[in-house]
Amino acid sequence: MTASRTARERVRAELTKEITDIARRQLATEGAGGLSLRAVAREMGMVSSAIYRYFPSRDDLLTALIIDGYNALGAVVERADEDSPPGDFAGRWLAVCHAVRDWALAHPHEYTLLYGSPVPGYQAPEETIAARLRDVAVFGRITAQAYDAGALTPPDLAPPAPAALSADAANLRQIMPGVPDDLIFRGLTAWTGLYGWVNFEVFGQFENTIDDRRGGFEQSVRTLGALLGLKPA
Amino acid sequence: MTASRTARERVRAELTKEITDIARRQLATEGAGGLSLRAVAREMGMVSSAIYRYFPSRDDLLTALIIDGYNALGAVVERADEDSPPGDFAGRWLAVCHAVRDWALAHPHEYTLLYGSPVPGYQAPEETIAARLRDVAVFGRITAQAYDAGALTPPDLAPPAPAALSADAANLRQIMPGVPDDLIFRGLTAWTGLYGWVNFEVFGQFENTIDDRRGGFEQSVRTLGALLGLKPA
DNA sequence: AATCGTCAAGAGCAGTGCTCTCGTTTTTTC
DNA sequence: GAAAAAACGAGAGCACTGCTCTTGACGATT
Repeated sequence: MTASRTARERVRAELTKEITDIARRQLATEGAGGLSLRAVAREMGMVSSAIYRYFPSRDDLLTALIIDGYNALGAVVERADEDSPPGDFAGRWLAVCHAVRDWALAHPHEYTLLYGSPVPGYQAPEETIAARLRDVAVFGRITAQAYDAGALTPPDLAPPAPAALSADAANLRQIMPGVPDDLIFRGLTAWTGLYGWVNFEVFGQFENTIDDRRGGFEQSVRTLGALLGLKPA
Repeated sequence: MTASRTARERVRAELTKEITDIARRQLATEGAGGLSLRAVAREMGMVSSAIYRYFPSRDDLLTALIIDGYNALGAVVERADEDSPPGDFAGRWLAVCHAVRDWALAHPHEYTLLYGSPVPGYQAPEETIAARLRDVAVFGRITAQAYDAGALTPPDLAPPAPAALSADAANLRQIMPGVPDDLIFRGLTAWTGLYGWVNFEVFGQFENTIDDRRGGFEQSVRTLGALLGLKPA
């Protein structure tokens, strides 16, 4: 096994990367629905059928883009978490939230591919799942570490998590080890709240409604953080 | 002006309705992307070009479906609110949340049209905005009435709404009259949290993650209600 | 050097949104 | 009631899509 097998495999890898790069660029300008294999081929000076040597179908190209997207978002989120003081859990939560929002606004179509409505006729294969867990793992880590450190003093809200949910809680505990049921569901609420806002913002639901979106977002995720019991440093 | 002007206008109205009905059915089975004017025409025994006498473009048909969708969801939400005891604000919030979720799960593709990622190349025209306000008006009414009745005792959370957001708050006060800034943003957070969950559920993000989705949802919106200060009756 | 797998090219299929024209039918106008 | 005007369905056609199949050339392996 030489450094890079044959010359053929090297040029193949290069072309594959070039295809995904062009596809990503098209995605950014046209959106997921406007992604056209023929257009990609045209831009590469290839004939359309040649693309199928590299991606057997449009869906396979989509899958590659989705995995890349999850990894890009995951990397940004991990980075934001690592750049924050480890003991400042509220700060980490805030940084991570902003990282998600910033990335989503910078790559709206890629974000849409990940968290928007599913592309019609496209069924996400297994391979996308692992990449998808990268960002939620960061949230879980922050929550679990904060709880471990005794830094979580959640406000007294009305409903504790009912016992019927304990099975799901046990499942989610893989991501937030050691955290009690009630906090797990608060974390889930905070998490869905974060993406709910970003969805609304990326999908244009705040048009003509909210001007200072960054300010509103920060207010919202601060509130959600407080709900979890995170106190600003 | 006779009861229904000319016979032609009557058959025109009927055909228009038949088109939207068939389109809605196609939407339910194929999704927004699979909506095909030609398929609609085929099913009506018409030739494809004839459709354009009724809807000048695919986007116009989409607009009609979107407006119908907002009205259907709005009606369901209004109904859920009216069927609850007016003084039980927490109950009204819960009922309305479930109404949104139930409708979304029953009509996933229509919901996607309203709250999912925008259809590529489609720009929502003015006409959709009015219909879109129907459900948020209900949320605003509940919040404002609850505040008026002194039924809102929000928990002490870390951050009050900063003054920089007062302009947006004033704007949102059209929907929640008389409500102070801080509560307005809590309401906004609760609202985005609700749709964040429903989005995740409809878009399949909870697959293999949460089993008791209705239970988790209820837990989440109860928590969000408590964040607003709604106490269960 | 011969073989065998990989590759780009091209034609072709079935489908799409949309436009234009052409008779026909219905409504409006005189 | 007849003539002009408007609305309508049908059909052909354009440019585009994803995808399949065949053909011929190139390059790596034996």
